[in-house]
Amino acid sequence: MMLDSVTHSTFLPNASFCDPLMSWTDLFSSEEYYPAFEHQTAGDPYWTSVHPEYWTKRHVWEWLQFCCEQYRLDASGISFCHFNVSGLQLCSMTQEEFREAAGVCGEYLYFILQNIRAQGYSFFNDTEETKAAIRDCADSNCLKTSGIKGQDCPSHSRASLQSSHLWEFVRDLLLSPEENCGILEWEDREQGIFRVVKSEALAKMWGQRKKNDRMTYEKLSRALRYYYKTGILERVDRRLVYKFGKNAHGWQEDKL
DNA sequence: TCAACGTTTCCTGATT
DNA sequence: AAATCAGGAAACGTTG
Repeated sequence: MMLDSVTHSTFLPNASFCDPLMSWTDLFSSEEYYPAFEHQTAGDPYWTSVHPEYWTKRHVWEWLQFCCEQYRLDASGISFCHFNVSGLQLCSMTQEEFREAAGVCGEYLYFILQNIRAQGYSFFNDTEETKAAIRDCADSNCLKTSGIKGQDCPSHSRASLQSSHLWEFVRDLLLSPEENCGILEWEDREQGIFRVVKSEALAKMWGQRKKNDRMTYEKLSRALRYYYKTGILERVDRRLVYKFGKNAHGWQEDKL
C-alpha cells in the first residue's frame, strides 16, 4: 500500500541515489542492502530492521537519536514533540514540517529519511557516492548555516547506537509515553524533576539497551550519581527522584 | 598504541 | 529488613 509513495518519492535530488529497478520490498528484505545492521529478536526489532512506514514511535525516536549522534546534530534545536509520531506520520511530513520541527536540522533529517525510504539502509553503506550526496545536501541545506559538523556517512552505525548515553536514554523514555509504561514519571515537568517508579524495570530496559543482562538499579543509579558532577543531573533529596541539570538538554517542554 | 570518557562492578557505610 | 543513597576505587569497552 505504501509502495507508491516510496517508489515515486519526489525528493530525489540525485537520481543515482535510487535504483528504479529495485522494489521497495527488495530494498528492505535484502540482507546485502543493510549489512551494517543486525536484526534484533523478532519481538523487539530495532528501527533498522523495520521499514520507515511501519516504524513505531519508538523506532522514530531511535532513528532520531541515531541521526543526532551520527551527524552531530544539535538536539536542542529539535522539537522532539513534533517527532512523537509513528513512522507513517513521519513519512507523511513535508519538508516544511521538518523545517518547522527542527529548523535547518529538519531539512537534514528530511533528507536522511527520504533516502532511507528510497533506497533502504544502503544509504548508510560506506560508498563514495553516498558520502558525496550527503555533502551535497549538507552544503546546500544546512551545514553552512547551522552548527552541524560535517561527517562522513556512518559506517559504524550499530556501535554508535549502542553508545547512547544513560541520561539520554532516561530523557527519551520520559518523553516517550508508550515506551515508558509507567517506569518513569514527571514530578515537576517545568523543573525537570522526575521519579523512577519502577526501578527494576528501568534497569532491565537499560540492560537491554546495553546488552547487559546483569544490570541492576543499584548499578544504574551509581552511573546516575556520576551525573551530579557534570551538571547533567542535580541532586534531589528524595528517594528515586532526580532532576535534570543545566547541562542536560532536550527535555524542556517549551524547547521541544 | 594510548588516553579520555562513560559507564559497570564492587564495596562500605549511612539513611529511609 | 530491604531498598536506596553516597561515593571511592578499579575494571572495562569504545572512541578519537
